[in-house]
Amino acid sequence: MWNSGHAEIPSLSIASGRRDAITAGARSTLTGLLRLLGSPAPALADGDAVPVPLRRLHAGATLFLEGGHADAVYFVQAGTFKLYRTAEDGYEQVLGFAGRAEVLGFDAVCSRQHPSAAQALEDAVVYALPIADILSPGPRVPALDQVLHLAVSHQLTRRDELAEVMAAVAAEVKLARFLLHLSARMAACGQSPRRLLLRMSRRDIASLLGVAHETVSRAFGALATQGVLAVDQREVELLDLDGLRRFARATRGATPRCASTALPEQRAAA
Amino acid sequence: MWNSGHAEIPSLSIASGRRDAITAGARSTLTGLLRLLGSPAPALADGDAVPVPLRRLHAGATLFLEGGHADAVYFVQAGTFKLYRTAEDGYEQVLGFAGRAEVLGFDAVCSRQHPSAAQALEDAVVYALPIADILSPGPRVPALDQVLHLAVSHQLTRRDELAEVMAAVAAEVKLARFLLHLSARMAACGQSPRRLLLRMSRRDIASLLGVAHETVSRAFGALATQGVLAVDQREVELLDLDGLRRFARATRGATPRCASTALPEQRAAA
DNA sequence: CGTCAAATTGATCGACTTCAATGCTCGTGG
DNA sequence: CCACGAGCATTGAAGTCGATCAATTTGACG
Repeated sequence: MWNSGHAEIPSLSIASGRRDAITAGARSTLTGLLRLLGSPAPALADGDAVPVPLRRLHAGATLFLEGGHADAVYFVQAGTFKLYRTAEDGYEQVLGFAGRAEVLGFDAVCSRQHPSAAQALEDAVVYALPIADILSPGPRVPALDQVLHLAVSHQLTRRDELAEVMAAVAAEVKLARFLLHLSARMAACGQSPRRLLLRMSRRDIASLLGVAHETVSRAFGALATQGVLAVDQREVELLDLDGLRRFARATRGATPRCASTALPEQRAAA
Repeated sequence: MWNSGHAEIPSLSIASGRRDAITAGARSTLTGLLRLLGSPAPALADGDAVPVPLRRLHAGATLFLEGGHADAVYFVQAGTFKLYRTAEDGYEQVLGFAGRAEVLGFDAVCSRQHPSAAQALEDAVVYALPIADILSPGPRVPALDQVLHLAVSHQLTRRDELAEVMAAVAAEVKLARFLLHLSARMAACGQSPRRLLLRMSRRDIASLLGVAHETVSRAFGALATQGVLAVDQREVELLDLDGLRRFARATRGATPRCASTALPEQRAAA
Protein backbone atom coordinates (compact mmCIF):
# COMPACT_ATOMS: atom_id res chain seq x y z
CA MET A 1 0.00 0.00 0.00
CA TRP A 2 0.92 3.58 0.06
CA ASN A 3 2.83 3.34 3.23
CA SER A 4 4.40 0.05 2.48
CA GLY A 5 8.08 0.55 3.21
CA HIS A 6 8.77 0.39 6.86
CA ALA A 7 5.99 2.72 7.62
CA GLU A 8 4.54 1.18 10.67
CA ILE A 9 1.28 2.98 10.40
CA PRO A 10 -0.19 1.19 13.35
CA SER A 11 -3.79 0.38 13.65
CA LEU A 12 -6.12 2.52 11.70
CA SER A 13 -7.72 3.32 14.97
CA ILE A 14 -8.24 6.99 15.36
CA ALA A 15 -6.79 9.20 17.99
CA SER A 16 -8.83 7.88 20.83
CA GLY A 17 -7.59 4.35 20.98
CA ARG A 18 -3.96 3.50 21.50
CA ARG A 19 -2.02 3.68 24.66
CA ASP A 20 -0.53 6.97 23.73
CA ALA A 21 2.43 7.12 25.98
CA ILE A 22 2.85 10.82 25.65
CA THR A 23 0.38 12.58 27.79
CA ALA A 24 -0.05 15.65 25.76
CA GLY A 25 0.44 18.04 28.60
CA ALA A 26 3.91 16.88 29.46
CA ARG A 27 6.22 19.24 27.63
CA SER A 28 3.79 21.33 25.72
CA THR A 29 4.68 24.62 27.25
CA LEU A 30 6.54 27.58 25.92
CA THR A 31 9.47 26.65 28.07
CA GLY A 32 9.69 23.29 26.35
CA LEU A 33 9.68 24.97 22.97
CA LEU A 34 12.35 27.45 23.93
CA ARG A 35 14.52 24.65 25.22
CA LEU A 36 14.08 22.69 22.01
CA LEU A 37 15.33 25.65 20.02
CA GLY A 38 18.29 26.06 22.28
CA SER A 39 17.23 29.32 23.79
CA PRO A 40 20.37 30.97 25.10
CA ALA A 41 18.81 32.39 28.20
CA PRO A 42 17.09 30.29 30.80
CA ALA A 43 14.57 32.95 29.95
CA LEU A 44 11.04 33.33 30.89
CA ALA A 45 10.01 32.76 34.42
CA ASP A 46 6.42 32.15 33.51
CA GLY A 47 7.13 30.04 30.46
CA ASP A 48 5.63 27.01 32.05
CA ALA A 49 2.38 28.88 32.36
CA VAL A 50 2.10 29.41 28.62
CA PRO A 51 0.84 26.32 26.85
CA VAL A 52 1.93 25.52 23.30
CA PRO A 53 -0.05 22.69 21.76
CA LEU A 54 1.73 19.59 20.61
CA ARG A 55 0.64 17.72 17.55
CA ARG A 56 1.46 14.10 16.90
CA LEU A 57 1.52 12.55 13.46
CA HIS A 58 1.89 9.07 12.12
CA ALA A 59 4.21 8.21 9.30
CA GLY A 60 2.70 9.31 6.04
CA ALA A 61 0.41 11.92 7.51
CA THR A 62 0.60 15.43 6.17
CA LEU A 63 1.15 18.28 8.58
CA PHE A 64 -0.28 20.76 6.12
CA LEU A 65 -1.21 20.83 2.48
CA GLU A 66 -0.06 23.08 -0.30
CA GLY A 67 -2.42 25.99 -0.52
CA GLY A 68 -4.02 25.21 2.79
CA HIS A 69 -4.87 27.90 5.28
CA ALA A 70 -2.14 28.43 7.83
CA ASP A 71 -3.00 28.82 11.47
CA ALA A 72 0.28 27.90 13.02
CA VAL A 73 4.00 27.53 12.61
CA TYR A 74 5.52 24.21 13.59
CA PHE A 75 8.69 23.16 15.34
CA VAL A 76 9.86 19.61 14.99
CA GLN A 77 10.27 17.93 18.32
CA ALA A 78 10.80 14.50 16.81
CA GLY A 79 10.57 12.89 13.41
CA THR A 80 11.43 13.84 9.85
CA PHE A 81 9.38 15.72 7.31
CA LYS A 82 9.37 16.12 3.58
CA LEU A 83 8.56 19.51 2.09
CA TYR A 84 7.19 19.49 -1.42
CA ARG A 85 5.03 21.11 -4.03
CA THR A 86 2.91 19.34 -6.57
CA ALA A 87 2.90 20.44 -10.19
CA GLU A 88 -0.21 20.48 -12.31
CA ASP A 89 0.77 17.26 -14.00
CA GLY A 90 1.15 15.60 -10.64
CA TYR A 91 4.91 15.74 -10.44
CA GLU A 92 6.08 16.04 -6.88
CA GLN A 93 8.90 18.53 -6.47
CA VAL A 94 10.68 18.01 -3.19
CA LEU A 95 12.00 21.21 -1.67
CA GLY A 96 13.77 19.81 1.32
CA PHE A 97 13.63 17.73 4.46
CA ALA A 98 13.30 18.88 8.03
CA GLY A 99 14.25 17.24 11.29
CA ARG A 100 14.45 17.98 14.97
CA ALA A 101 14.49 21.62 16.04
CA GLU A 102 13.65 22.88 12.56
CA VAL A 103 10.85 25.24 11.69
CA LEU A 104 8.05 24.23 9.39
CA GLY A 105 5.56 26.45 7.68
CA PHE A 106 7.08 29.76 8.58
CA ASP A 107 6.88 30.75 4.94
CA ALA A 108 3.12 30.87 5.38
CA VAL A 109 3.27 33.66 7.92
CA CYS A 110 3.17 36.38 5.32
CA SER A 111 0.34 35.02 3.21
CA ARG A 112 -1.48 32.88 5.74
CA GLN A 113 -1.35 30.16 3.15
CA HIS A 114 1.12 27.33 2.85
CA PRO A 115 3.16 27.59 -0.35
CA SER A 116 4.18 23.98 0.03
CA ALA A 117 3.10 20.82 1.79
CA ALA A 118 4.75 18.92 4.60
CA GLN A 119 4.48 15.18 5.14
CA ALA A 120 5.81 13.13 8.03
CA LEU A 121 8.22 10.45 6.86
CA GLU A 122 8.04 8.73 10.22
CA ASP A 123 6.02 9.16 13.36
CA ALA A 124 6.54 12.69 14.53
CA VAL A 125 5.75 15.28 17.14
CA VAL A 126 5.67 19.02 16.58
CA TYR A 127 4.91 22.13 18.54
CA ALA A 128 2.18 24.19 16.93
CA LEU A 129 2.64 27.86 17.58
CA PRO A 130 -0.38 29.89 16.44
CA ILE A 131 0.49 32.51 13.89
CA ALA A 132 -1.79 34.86 15.73
CA ASP A 133 0.66 34.75 18.59
CA ILE A 134 3.43 35.80 16.27
CA LEU A 135 1.68 38.66 14.60
CA SER A 136 -0.38 39.94 17.47
CA PRO A 137 0.14 43.65 17.79
CA GLY A 138 -0.56 43.39 21.48
CA PRO A 139 1.82 42.56 24.28
CA ARG A 140 4.53 40.16 23.26
CA VAL A 141 6.82 37.61 24.78
CA PRO A 142 10.27 38.97 24.02
CA ALA A 143 12.02 35.65 24.42
CA LEU A 144 9.69 34.15 21.85
CA ASP A 145 10.41 36.75 19.21
CA GLN A 146 14.10 36.33 19.73
CA VAL A 147 14.13 32.59 19.58
CA LEU A 148 11.93 32.78 16.51
CA HIS A 149 14.37 35.07 14.78
CA LEU A 150 17.19 32.73 15.62
CA ALA A 151 15.38 29.65 14.41
CA VAL A 152 14.35 31.23 11.15
CA SER A 153 17.82 32.56 10.60
CA HIS A 154 19.09 29.04 10.91
CA GLN A 155 16.50 27.82 8.49
CA LEU A 156 17.52 30.42 5.96
CA THR A 157 21.12 29.31 6.27
CA ARG A 158 20.16 25.73 5.62
CA ARG A 159 18.24 26.63 2.51
CA ASP A 160 21.26 28.39 1.10
CA GLU A 161 23.31 25.32 1.76
CA LEU A 162 20.72 23.33 -0.13
CA ALA A 163 21.12 25.64 -3.08
CA GLU A 164 24.78 24.75 -3.12
CA VAL A 165 23.85 21.11 -3.07
CA MET A 166 21.48 21.39 -5.99
CA ALA A 167 23.69 23.57 -8.11
CA ALA A 168 26.51 21.07 -8.28
CA VAL A 169 27.60 19.84 -11.68
CA ALA A 170 27.69 16.11 -11.48
CA ALA A 171 25.20 13.79 -9.87
CA GLU A 172 27.78 12.19 -7.58
CA VAL A 173 28.78 15.60 -6.32
CA LYS A 174 25.20 16.48 -5.58
CA LEU A 175 24.70 13.27 -3.68
CA ALA A 176 27.95 13.68 -1.77
CA ARG A 177 26.96 17.18 -0.72
CA PHE A 178 23.50 16.05 0.20
CA LEU A 179 24.82 13.30 2.43
CA LEU A 180 27.26 15.66 4.09
CA HIS A 181 24.39 18.03 4.66
CA LEU A 182 22.43 15.30 6.39
CA SER A 183 25.50 14.23 8.28
CA ALA A 184 26.01 17.73 9.61
CA ARG A 185 22.45 17.86 10.83
CA MET A 186 22.85 14.53 12.54
CA ALA A 187 25.92 15.83 14.29
CA ALA A 188 24.05 18.96 15.31
CA CYS A 189 21.52 16.74 17.02
CA GLY A 190 24.23 14.90 18.88
CA GLN A 191 23.99 11.78 16.77
CA SER A 192 26.69 10.00 14.87
CA PRO A 193 27.62 11.83 11.69
CA ARG A 194 28.66 8.58 10.01
CA ARG A 195 25.53 6.51 10.32
CA LEU A 196 22.56 7.74 8.35
CA LEU A 197 19.16 6.20 8.16
CA LEU A 198 17.49 7.77 5.19
CA ARG A 199 13.86 8.40 5.88
CA MET A 200 13.09 9.34 2.29
CA SER A 201 12.93 7.34 -0.91
CA ARG A 202 15.44 7.55 -3.74
CA ARG A 203 12.77 9.22 -5.75
CA ASP A 204 12.46 11.98 -3.17
CA ILE A 205 16.19 12.52 -3.12
CA ALA A 206 16.24 12.56 -6.90
CA SER A 207 13.50 15.16 -6.99
CA LEU A 208 15.37 17.38 -4.58
CA LEU A 209 18.65 17.07 -6.45
CA GLY A 210 17.01 17.56 -9.81
CA VAL A 211 18.08 14.25 -11.37
CA ALA A 212 16.44 10.99 -12.33
CA HIS A 213 16.04 8.50 -9.54
CA GLU A 214 18.04 5.94 -11.46
CA THR A 215 20.90 8.38 -11.43
CA VAL A 216 20.73 8.62 -7.65
CA SER A 217 20.93 4.89 -7.46
CA ARG A 218 23.95 4.83 -9.72
CA ALA A 219 25.60 7.63 -7.78
CA PHE A 220 25.22 5.65 -4.58
CA GLY A 221 26.80 2.73 -6.33
CA ALA A 222 29.67 4.82 -7.60
CA LEU A 223 30.42 6.29 -4.20
CA ALA A 224 30.20 2.87 -2.62
CA THR A 225 32.59 1.43 -5.21
CA GLN A 226 35.07 4.18 -4.41
CA GLY A 227 34.85 3.07 -0.82
CA VAL A 228 33.74 6.32 0.75
CA LEU A 229 30.47 4.85 1.94
CA ALA A 230 28.50 1.66 2.32
CA VAL A 231 24.86 1.33 1.40
CA ASP A 232 22.27 -1.16 2.46
CA GLN A 233 18.86 -0.06 1.35
CA ARG A 234 18.19 3.07 3.32
CA GLU A 235 21.03 2.59 5.72
CA VAL A 236 24.11 4.52 4.74
CA GLU A 237 27.43 4.46 6.48
CA LEU A 238 29.90 7.17 5.65
CA LEU A 239 33.20 5.36 5.78
CA ASP A 240 35.47 8.16 4.66
CA LEU A 241 34.19 11.62 5.41
CA ASP A 242 37.23 13.32 3.96
CA GLY A 243 36.97 11.29 0.82
CA LEU A 244 33.34 12.24 0.56
CA ARG A 245 34.24 15.87 1.06
CA ARG A 246 36.71 15.57 -1.77
CA PHE A 247 33.88 14.52 -4.03
CA ALA A 248 31.68 17.32 -2.76
CA ARG A 249 34.36 19.91 -3.45
CA ALA A 250 34.32 19.37 -7.17
CA THR A 251 33.04 22.47 -8.93
CA ARG A 252 32.48 23.71 -12.40
CA GLY A 253 36.06 24.92 -12.70
CA ALA A 254 36.77 28.22 -11.05
CA THR A 255 36.95 31.47 -12.92
CA PRO A 256 39.55 30.42 -15.49
CA ARG A 257 42.36 32.87 -15.12
CA CYS A 258 43.77 34.42 -12.01
CA ALA A 259 41.13 35.07 -9.43
CA SER A 260 42.73 38.41 -8.74
CA THR A 261 40.26 40.08 -11.02
CA ALA A 262 38.14 40.14 -7.97
CA LEU A 263 36.22 43.34 -7.77
CA PRO A 264 36.85 46.26 -10.01
CA GLU A 265 35.13 48.80 -7.94
CA GLN A 266 34.96 48.27 -4.25
CA ARG A 267 33.57 51.35 -2.73
CA ALA A 268 30.81 51.64 -0.25
CA ALA A 269 29.43 54.93 0.81
CA ALA A 270 28.96 55.50 4.45
CA MET B 1 26.38 51.49 -18.49
CA TRP B 2 25.37 50.17 -15.16
CA ASN B 3 22.13 51.96 -14.97
CA SER B 4 21.45 52.12 -18.61
CA GLY B 5 18.02 51.08 -19.76
CA HIS B 6 15.09 52.14 -17.73
CA ALA B 7 16.74 52.27 -14.40
CA GLU B 8 14.70 55.11 -13.17
CA ILE B 9 14.87 54.23 -9.52
CA PRO B 10 11.15 54.42 -9.38
CA SER B 11 8.70 56.96 -8.35
CA LEU B 12 10.03 56.80 -4.87
CA SER B 13 12.57 59.23 -6.05
CA ILE B 14 13.43 61.29 -3.13
CA ALA B 15 12.04 64.65 -2.46
CA SER B 16 14.85 66.68 -3.83
CA GLY B 17 14.91 65.06 -7.21
CA ARG B 18 17.92 63.32 -8.70
CA ARG B 19 18.96 60.01 -7.39
CA ASP B 20 22.27 61.10 -5.98
CA ALA B 21 20.53 63.81 -4.11
CA ILE B 22 19.38 61.52 -1.35
CA THR B 23 19.89 63.41 1.80
CA ALA B 24 20.76 60.66 4.13
CA GLY B 25 18.58 61.68 6.97
CA ALA B 26 15.47 61.90 4.89
CA ARG B 27 13.92 58.47 5.15
CA SER B 28 16.34 56.76 7.45
CA THR B 29 13.89 56.23 10.23
CA LEU B 30 12.10 53.19 11.43
CA THR B 31 8.94 54.49 9.86
CA GLY B 32 10.61 54.56 6.47
CA LEU B 33 11.74 50.98 6.90
CA LEU B 34 8.32 49.80 7.98
CA ARG B 35 6.77 51.49 4.99
CA LEU B 36 9.27 49.87 2.65
CA LEU B 37 8.30 46.47 3.95
CA GLY B 38 4.64 47.23 3.54
CA SER B 39 3.79 47.28 7.18
CA PRO B 40 0.07 46.68 7.44
CA ALA B 41 -0.53 49.08 10.25
CA PRO B 42 0.25 52.74 10.06
CA ALA B 43 1.92 51.60 13.22
CA LEU B 44 4.27 53.28 15.50
CA ALA B 45 3.62 56.80 16.50
CA ASP B 46 7.20 57.44 17.46
CA GLY B 47 8.69 55.66 14.49
CA ASP B 48 10.10 58.83 13.12
CA ALA B 49 12.06 59.26 16.27
CA VAL B 50 13.92 55.98 15.82
CA PRO B 51 16.75 56.34 13.31
CA VAL B 52 17.79 53.42 11.14
CA PRO B 53 21.03 54.05 9.28
CA LEU B 54 21.05 53.98 5.50
CA ARG B 55 23.99 52.66 3.59
CA ARG B 56 24.71 53.54 0.00
CA LEU B 57 26.78 51.40 -2.30
CA HIS B 58 28.17 51.76 -5.76
CA ALA B 59 27.87 49.10 -8.39
CA GLY B 60 30.32 46.32 -7.67
CA ALA B 61 30.69 47.08 -3.99
CA THR B 62 30.16 44.27 -1.52
CA LEU B 63 27.70 44.79 1.27
CA PHE B 64 29.27 42.04 3.30
CA LEU B 65 31.76 39.26 2.76
CA GLU B 66 31.46 35.57 3.30
CA GLY B 67 32.62 34.75 6.79
CA GLY B 68 32.59 38.37 7.85
CA HIS B 69 31.29 39.45 11.20
CA ALA B 70 27.65 40.49 11.08
CA ASP B 71 26.50 43.59 12.86
CA ALA B 72 23.35 44.30 10.95
CA VAL B 73 20.58 42.95 8.77
CA TYR B 74 19.89 44.84 5.56
CA PHE B 75 16.76 45.80 3.69
CA VAL B 76 17.05 46.78 0.08
CA GLN B 77 15.62 50.21 -0.58
CA ALA B 78 16.95 50.37 -4.13
CA GLY B 79 19.26 48.34 -6.33
CA THR B 80 19.98 44.69 -6.96
CA PHE B 81 22.29 42.34 -5.13
CA LYS B 82 23.97 39.08 -5.86
CA LEU B 83 24.32 36.53 -3.07
CA TYR B 84 27.13 34.05 -3.44
CA ARG B 85 29.66 31.80 -1.81
CA THR B 86 33.16 31.18 -3.00
CA ALA B 87 34.56 27.66 -3.11
CA GLU B 88 38.13 26.86 -2.20
CA ASP B 89 39.12 26.65 -5.82
CA GLY B 90 37.71 30.08 -6.42
CA TYR B 91 34.47 29.03 -8.06
CA GLU B 92 31.71 31.47 -7.33
CA GLN B 93 28.44 29.79 -6.49
CA VAL B 94 25.55 32.20 -6.85
CA LEU B 95 22.76 31.54 -4.37
CA GLY B 96 20.31 34.14 -5.52
CA PHE B 97 19.55 37.74 -6.29
CA ALA B 98 17.77 40.28 -4.15
CA GLY B 99 15.93 43.44 -5.05
CA ARG B 100 13.78 46.07 -3.50
CA ALA B 101 12.12 45.28 -0.18
CA GLU B 102 14.09 42.08 0.29
CA VAL B 103 16.09 41.14 3.34
CA LEU B 104 19.82 40.56 3.18
CA GLY B 105 22.00 38.89 5.72
CA PHE B 106 19.30 37.63 8.01
CA ASP B 107 20.89 34.21 7.90
CA ALA B 108 23.74 35.69 9.91
CA VAL B 109 21.55 36.48 12.90
CA CYS B 110 22.03 33.08 14.46
CA SER B 111 25.80 32.84 14.07
CA ARG B 112 26.74 36.49 13.88
CA GLN B 113 28.72 35.58 10.81
CA HIS B 114 27.69 35.85 7.18
CA PRO B 115 27.44 32.43 5.53
CA SER B 116 27.54 34.11 2.14
CA ALA B 117 28.56 37.35 0.51
CA ALA B 118 26.43 40.07 -1.04
CA GLN B 119 27.53 42.32 -3.86
CA ALA B 120 25.69 45.25 -5.38
CA LEU B 121 25.06 44.76 -9.10
CA GLU B 122 24.15 48.41 -9.49
CA ASP B 123 24.15 51.46 -7.28
CA ALA B 124 22.10 50.63 -4.25
CA VAL B 125 20.71 51.84 -0.97
CA VAL B 126 19.93 49.69 2.03
CA TYR B 127 18.65 50.10 5.53
CA ALA B 128 21.04 48.66 8.08
CA LEU B 129 19.23 47.37 11.10
CA PRO B 130 21.64 46.41 13.90
CA ILE B 131 21.33 42.81 14.94
CA ALA B 132 21.62 43.96 18.51
CA ASP B 133 18.26 45.64 18.08
CA ILE B 134 16.78 42.36 16.97
CA LEU B 135 18.14 40.20 19.72
CA SER B 136 18.08 42.64 22.58
CA PRO B 137 16.33 41.06 25.50
CA GLY B 138 15.24 44.46 26.67
CA PRO B 139 12.23 46.46 25.62
CA ARG B 140 11.21 45.85 22.07
CA VAL B 141 9.37 47.56 19.28
CA PRO B 142 6.47 45.23 18.56
CA ALA B 143 5.86 46.54 15.07
CA LEU B 144 9.48 45.82 14.21
CA ASP B 145 9.35 42.21 15.29
CA GLN B 146 6.19 41.68 13.33
CA VAL B 147 7.38 43.26 10.14
CA LEU B 148 10.59 41.33 10.49
CA HIS B 149 8.71 38.07 10.74
CA LEU B 150 6.71 38.98 7.68
CA ALA B 151 9.73 39.96 5.62
CA VAL B 152 11.65 36.84 6.52
CA SER B 153 8.64 34.70 5.80
CA HIS B 154 8.53 36.19 2.34
CA GLN B 155 12.20 35.55 1.88
CA LEU B 156 11.76 31.92 2.83
CA THR B 157 8.99 31.59 0.28
CA ARG B 158 11.19 33.00 -2.43
CA ARG B 159 13.98 30.58 -1.66
CA ASP B 160 11.61 27.67 -2.03
CA GLU B 161 10.56 29.00 -5.38
CA LEU B 162 14.20 29.15 -6.34
CA ALA B 163 14.57 25.51 -5.46
CA GLU B 164 11.85 24.76 -7.96
CA VAL B 165 13.73 26.78 -10.53
CA MET B 166 16.99 24.97 -9.99
CA ALA B 167 15.50 21.51 -9.86
CA ALA B 168 14.05 21.67 -13.35
CA VAL B 169 15.18 19.08 -15.86
CA ALA B 170 16.14 20.94 -18.97
CA ALA B 171 18.14 24.12 -19.24
CA GLU B 172 15.42 25.96 -21.13
CA VAL B 173 12.93 25.12 -18.43
CA LYS B 174 15.26 26.43 -15.77
CA LEU B 175 15.74 29.65 -17.65
CA ALA B 176 12.03 30.05 -18.31
CA ARG B 177 11.27 29.59 -14.64
CA PHE B 178 14.02 31.95 -13.64
CA LEU B 179 12.69 34.66 -15.91
CA LEU B 180 9.16 34.18 -14.65
CA HIS B 181 10.52 34.44 -11.14
CA LEU B 182 12.13 37.76 -11.99
CA SER B 183 9.03 38.86 -13.78
CA ALA B 184 6.89 38.18 -10.73
CA ARG B 185 9.19 40.23 -8.58
CA MET B 186 9.06 43.08 -11.04
CA ALA B 187 5.30 42.97 -10.92
CA ALA B 188 5.38 42.94 -7.14
CA CYS B 189 7.32 46.19 -7.29
CA GLY B 190 4.76 47.70 -9.59
CA GLN B 191 6.93 47.51 -12.67
CA SER B 192 6.19 45.91 -15.98
CA PRO B 193 6.38 42.13 -15.83
CA ARG B 194 7.33 41.91 -19.48
CA ARG B 195 10.39 44.09 -19.63
CA LEU B 196 13.39 42.82 -17.76
CA LEU B 197 16.76 44.43 -17.48
CA LEU B 198 19.08 41.76 -16.22
CA ARG B 199 21.53 43.18 -13.76
CA MET B 200 23.59 40.02 -13.64
CA SER B 201 25.87 38.33 -16.14
CA ARG B 202 25.08 35.12 -17.97
CA ARG B 203 27.76 33.51 -15.88
CA ASP B 204 25.92 34.46 -12.70
CA ILE B 205 22.67 33.09 -14.01
CA ALA B 206 24.43 29.93 -15.10
CA SER B 207 25.93 29.49 -11.67
CA LEU B 208 22.56 29.87 -10.02
CA LEU B 209 20.87 27.44 -12.36
CA GLY B 210 23.67 24.95 -12.17
CA VAL B 211 24.55 24.90 -15.86
CA ALA B 212 27.38 26.14 -18.06
CA HIS B 213 27.13 29.76 -19.14
CA GLU B 214 27.20 28.73 -22.77
CA THR B 215 24.09 26.73 -22.11
CA VAL B 216 22.34 29.79 -20.74
CA SER B 217 23.23 31.61 -23.91
CA ARG B 218 21.83 28.82 -26.03
CA ALA B 219 18.71 28.61 -23.92
CA PHE B 220 18.08 32.30 -24.48
CA GLY B 221 18.54 31.72 -28.16
CA ALA B 222 16.16 28.80 -28.17
CA LEU B 223 13.44 30.69 -26.33
CA ALA B 224 13.92 33.67 -28.61
CA THR B 225 13.64 31.44 -31.68
CA GLN B 226 10.38 30.04 -30.37
CA GLY B 227 9.19 33.59 -30.14
CA VAL B 228 8.32 33.74 -26.47
CA LEU B 229 10.88 36.42 -25.78
CA ALA B 230 13.29 38.85 -27.37
CA VAL B 231 16.82 39.35 -26.17
CA ASP B 232 19.21 42.19 -26.69
CA GLN B 233 22.19 41.83 -24.47
CA ARG B 234 20.84 42.19 -20.98
CA GLU B 235 17.50 43.53 -22.04
CA VAL B 236 14.85 40.86 -22.20
CA GLU B 237 11.31 41.30 -23.33
CA LEU B 238 8.84 38.60 -22.50
CA LEU B 239 6.62 38.51 -25.55
CA ASP B 240 4.45 35.58 -24.65
CA LEU B 241 4.09 35.00 -20.94
CA ASP B 242 1.76 32.06 -21.40
CA GLY B 243 4.11 30.47 -23.86
CA LEU B 244 6.91 30.96 -21.41
CA ARG B 245 4.83 29.39 -18.68
CA ARG B 246 4.25 26.43 -20.91
CA PHE B 247 7.99 25.93 -21.08
CA ALA B 248 8.32 26.37 -17.36
CA ARG B 249 5.66 23.76 -16.66
CA ALA B 250 7.64 20.92 -18.14
CA THR B 251 8.56 18.45 -15.45
CA ARG B 252 10.27 15.15 -15.15
CA GLY B 253 7.13 13.22 -15.93
CA ALA B 254 4.62 12.91 -13.15
CA THR B 255 4.06 9.82 -11.11
CA PRO B 256 3.43 7.37 -13.95
CA ARG B 257 -0.04 5.99 -13.48
CA CYS B 258 -3.25 7.74 -12.58
CA ALA B 259 -2.74 10.74 -10.39
CA SER B 260 -5.80 9.71 -8.43
CA THR B 261 -3.57 8.02 -5.92
CA ALA B 262 -3.51 11.44 -4.38
CA LEU B 263 -3.70 11.19 -0.66
CA PRO B 264 -5.05 8.00 0.70
CA GLU B 265 -4.57 8.53 4.35
CA GLN B 266 -4.49 12.01 5.63
CA ARG B 267 -4.83 11.81 9.33
CA ALA B 268 -2.93 13.66 11.94
CA ALA B 269 -3.36 12.87 15.54
CA ALA B 270 -4.44 15.71 17.68
C1' DC C 1 42.42 53.00 -30.18
C1' DG C 2 43.72 48.93 -27.78
C1' DT C 3 42.65 45.77 -24.27
C1' DC C 4 39.67 42.90 -21.69
C1' DA C 5 35.40 40.79 -20.31
C1' DA C 6 31.01 39.29 -21.70
C1' DA C 7 28.31 36.97 -25.05
C1' DT C 8 27.54 34.09 -28.88
C1' DT C 9 28.32 30.13 -31.85
C1' DG C 10 30.37 25.69 -33.34
C1' DA C 11 32.14 20.83 -32.69
C1' DT C 12 33.12 16.90 -29.98
C1' DC C 13 32.65 13.86 -26.15
C1' DG C 14 30.80 12.32 -21.99
C1' DA C 15 27.07 12.10 -18.79
C1' DC C 16 22.42 11.88 -17.78
C1' DT C 17 17.72 10.76 -19.19
C1' DT C 18 14.71 7.56 -20.67
C1' DC C 19 12.74 3.11 -21.47
C1' DA C 20 12.79 -1.48 -19.95
C1' DA C 21 13.56 -5.59 -17.15
C1' DT C 22 14.70 -7.78 -12.75
C1' DG C 23 15.35 -8.40 -7.66
C1' DC C 24 13.81 -7.07 -3.26
C1' DT C 25 10.82 -6.14 0.90
C1' DC C 26 6.63 -6.09 2.90
C1' DG C 27 1.61 -6.27 3.41
C1' DT C 28 -2.45 -8.68 2.01
C1' DG C 29 -5.40 -12.19 0.74
C1' DG C 30 -5.99 -16.84 -0.85
C1' DC D 1 1.29 -20.52 5.67
C1' DC D 2 2.64 -19.30 1.42
C1' DA D 3 1.93 -16.94 -2.79
C1' DC D 4 0.74 -12.81 -4.92
C1' DG D 5 1.02 -7.90 -5.82
C1' DA D 6 2.73 -3.18 -5.06
C1' DG D 7 6.16 -0.02 -4.62
C1' DC D 8 11.05 0.71 -4.15
C1' DA D 9 15.61 -0.13 -5.69
C1' DT D 10 19.02 -1.67 -8.86
C1' DT D 11 20.97 -2.62 -13.40
C1' DG D 12 21.27 -2.53 -18.54
C1' DA D 13 21.07 -0.34 -23.29
C1' DA D 14 20.42 3.43 -26.36
C1' DG D 15 19.70 8.16 -27.54
C1' DT D 16 20.11 12.98 -26.42
C1' DC D 17 21.30 16.94 -24.11
C1' DG D 18 24.64 19.57 -22.01
C1' DA D 19 29.73 20.24 -20.63
C1' DT D 20 33.84 21.41 -22.38
C1' DC D 21 37.24 23.28 -25.48
C1' DA D 22 37.88 26.74 -28.78
C1' DA D 23 37.14 30.59 -31.93
C1' DT D 24 34.78 34.91 -32.96
C1' DT D 25 32.13 39.09 -32.14
C1' DT D 26 30.53 42.78 -29.62
C1' DG D 27 30.68 46.24 -26.27
C1' DA D 28 32.97 48.85 -22.43
C1' DC D 29 36.59 51.40 -20.42
C1' DG D 30 41.20 53.23 -19.88
